[in-house]
Amino acid sequence: MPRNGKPTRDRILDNAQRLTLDKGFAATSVDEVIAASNSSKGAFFHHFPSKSDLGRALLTRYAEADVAALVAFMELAEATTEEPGEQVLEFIRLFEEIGDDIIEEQQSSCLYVSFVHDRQLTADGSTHVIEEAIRAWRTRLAQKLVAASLTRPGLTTIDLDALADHVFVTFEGAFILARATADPSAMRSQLRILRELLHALLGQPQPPG
Amino acid sequence: MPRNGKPTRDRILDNAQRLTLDKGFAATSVDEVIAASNSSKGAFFHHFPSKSDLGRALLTRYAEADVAALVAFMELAEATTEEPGEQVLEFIRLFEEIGDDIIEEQQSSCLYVSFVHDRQLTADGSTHVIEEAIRAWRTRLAQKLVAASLTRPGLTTIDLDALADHVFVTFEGAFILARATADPSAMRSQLRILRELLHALLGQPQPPG
DNA sequence: CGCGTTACAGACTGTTCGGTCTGTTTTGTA
DNA sequence: TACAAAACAGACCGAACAGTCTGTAACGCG
Repeated sequence: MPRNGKPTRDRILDNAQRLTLDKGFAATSVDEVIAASNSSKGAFFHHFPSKSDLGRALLTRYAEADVAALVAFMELAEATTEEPGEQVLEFIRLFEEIGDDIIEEQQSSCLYVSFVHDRQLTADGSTHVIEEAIRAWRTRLAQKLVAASLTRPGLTTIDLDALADHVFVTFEGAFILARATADPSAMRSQLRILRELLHALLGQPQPPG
Repeated sequence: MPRNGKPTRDRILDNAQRLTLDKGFAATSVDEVIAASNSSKGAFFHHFPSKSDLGRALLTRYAEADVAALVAFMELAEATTEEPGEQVLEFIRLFEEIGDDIIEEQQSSCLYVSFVHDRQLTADGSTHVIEEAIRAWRTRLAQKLVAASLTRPGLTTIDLDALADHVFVTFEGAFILARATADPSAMRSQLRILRELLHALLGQPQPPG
């Protein structure tokens, strides 16, 4: 089915994502997407019944990649150390390492930001996938924090779900900081700060007894 | 000049801000703003030569209020305690207290988010006011952190500018979390987490010597 | 090779958009 | 009260928009 290298549908999705990350979904016109992906009206509306359907497809694909990264990096962290507190710190350190690439690839932006402001997509339940992705991050991290809290007295008085969410919050906030100040290193430095803050809160693990 | 209660220009700005916070600037049409503020095409383009000029006015007004809040709350914190580390913690606690109101007033959103994605406004230097606001937060907080670092050994190895920026990052990230999960308490709980993280990092102040 | 189906191409359409223009009312001031 | 300037009202305009329609080329498969 693909005429050249990549299937048309994928080319449309790739270029639509690029344009949306750059200037937002509402400000990106269908004609622009078509032009950028060397496609046509016919091809576009063959693959996507409406612009909203493109949005849904974009968001779904993006959220899947997001959760996949969460899982992959957590497994890497688990392979590095056994102690759950250390795993969380290592998890953040891994993202810190690729912070600059994330910013470059995503043009200092996150698709979630565009779509939580889209009326159409929030009206039907399309933005639910964002909630699911957030919940995935929260669940996975909170589980580690609960395990860590058994040997880390500093965690016992803390809302561990909120603390888990703070990782997501740091990502989203850092995207905005990076974009607003045109500073690509913001993601890396904010993840580093998050790791240092967490390190201080975790403290030294206490032997049982 | 005002026919009824509030001047037309202010009514336009208020309603434009409401609509922009709700669904983004690009997705908010001039006609909508006019209808919401019971105004007319003539009135609108009398006060604002173009939609971009409305955007600039919105952004400027918003950033001014933002920096004003920074200054006001920092002064309150300074009135509560003399020690700079404690001042930072109290500063965050003050915002934590009104976290729910912030979310409600601003519909779980921040104008900065809409405008960092606007091509037109970023092309000319209009989004520079965002940078200035961010710098104001960074400067004011970093100054406190530097002072605090004299008696707080936990701060000596930390990038204090990045740590100062993390407050802004937490705000922006919390807005997105609150919007995406439809949870108005997210701002409050994230500010609380930030305060607890900072508290752990600051540690106990050491007497000189 | 025949043929239905999928994948495209691009002219076209109705609507909405930002912005203009002409005219009317209100207001500050002398 | 006269009058210029500011504040508004709303019909109007061309461009851009999302989406449609008709037609054609390529493929899968018997």
